[in-house]
Amino acid sequence: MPWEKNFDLDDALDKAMVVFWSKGYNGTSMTDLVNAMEINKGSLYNAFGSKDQLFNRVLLRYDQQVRQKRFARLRDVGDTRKIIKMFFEDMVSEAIEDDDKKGCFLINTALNLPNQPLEIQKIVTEALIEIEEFFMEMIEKDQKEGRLDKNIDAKEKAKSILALIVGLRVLARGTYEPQSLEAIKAQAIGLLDPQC
Amino acid sequence: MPWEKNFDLDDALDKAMVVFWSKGYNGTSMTDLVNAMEINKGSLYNAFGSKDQLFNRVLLRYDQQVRQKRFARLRDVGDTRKIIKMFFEDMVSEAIEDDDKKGCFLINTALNLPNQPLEIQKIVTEALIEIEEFFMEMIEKDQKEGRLDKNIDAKEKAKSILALIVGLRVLARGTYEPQSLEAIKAQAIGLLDPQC
DNA sequence: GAAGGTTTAAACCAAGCGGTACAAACCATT
DNA sequence: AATGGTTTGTACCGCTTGGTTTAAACCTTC
Repeated sequence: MPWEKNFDLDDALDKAMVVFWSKGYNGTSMTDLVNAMEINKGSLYNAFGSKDQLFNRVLLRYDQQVRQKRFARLRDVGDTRKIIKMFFEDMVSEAIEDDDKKGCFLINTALNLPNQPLEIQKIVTEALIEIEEFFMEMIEKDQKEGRLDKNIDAKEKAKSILALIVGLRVLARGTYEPQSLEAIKAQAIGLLDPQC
Repeated sequence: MPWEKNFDLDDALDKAMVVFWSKGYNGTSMTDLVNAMEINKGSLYNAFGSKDQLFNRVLLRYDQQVRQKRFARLRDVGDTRKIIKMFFEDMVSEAIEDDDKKGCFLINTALNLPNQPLEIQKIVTEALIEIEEFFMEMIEKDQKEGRLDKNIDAKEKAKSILALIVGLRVLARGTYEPQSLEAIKAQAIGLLDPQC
């Protein structure tokens, strides 16, 4: 009967995630991965197949473990303004705390989308659509329950919020002045105010 | 006496620009460049030194030829709302027309900023700061001349506009639905409306 | 404790990378 | 036409890339 692996698959994936996340696909070599994952090449290929497959799996894992869980948590908050406030505050503090300035793995990948294989394109595109739909649903719910003006175009506002999220995450990878990120946050929060 | 080169330097730089612009630094090989520039390796290294130096020079060229010229043109328009409208309309039509979905070379590079040499970081950072300052100045001028409410925080609005620009450019590299880009454009134009 | 199958570690591979060397081709001057 | 310095094209370099092979180490079952 087979012998069990003596390293933890999920743990290895998490370590690989950090590398791909901060360096991108092209910027990451198999040597980088082997070092970070603390397993050797043989095991890596045996367990994950290839660099592409590993990237794919790791991106999917980020989508599920980080993004989907985060939005599930936010959904429970209810009020859209509060959600926006919490989400943007999280992003700002993440940006300030992370010395590697990794930003968001999905958005980092989104910038290179035209050069990525179709499967990757699909993961990223669907994630972005889900973010947009999430905000649209939240706004519509608030409108139905009287917390928000019904004249607001929910879809358009959701798209704008997504654009601000992307903008913040990209700018945060550069010379992040907290002050700039705060300005974007303020703009996002004010987005739902009347006549806006 | 020396013999003159029989290829045009600027022309070669423009051809190199397209490659770096759409594939990024890591995604571009010297072979890609040699093919695109239609000169051979010897001439390339003789004329430009190295891959890094070429990238540097090409990015600087983009900054001067594309970005600075564009904003000089916009400055003449005067009214900030009109400027925003024109600029975002330009970006949207560029995004729709460009089959390569190259986006903006500076913003593409901005996403990888932490992994770039200092010199590159400087070019990108200064460009972003100049964009922000441009909008801030335009808003302040409009306020001074009575076209815009003086309660508006010019700096904060300028930062928000930059974030929307970045967001649009990144999202436009993905599955660009013109409708989404239009929503972002509308948001940017409405940014200066009262109580916003 | 021998068998059977799996995982590990390390050596190894072809191909492509960025970059260089050098002789031939070239043009302006003499 | 011969000279001198430059540019060009090509062959070549060492190194790293992503990926494979192989044999020893390993655990489980009988």
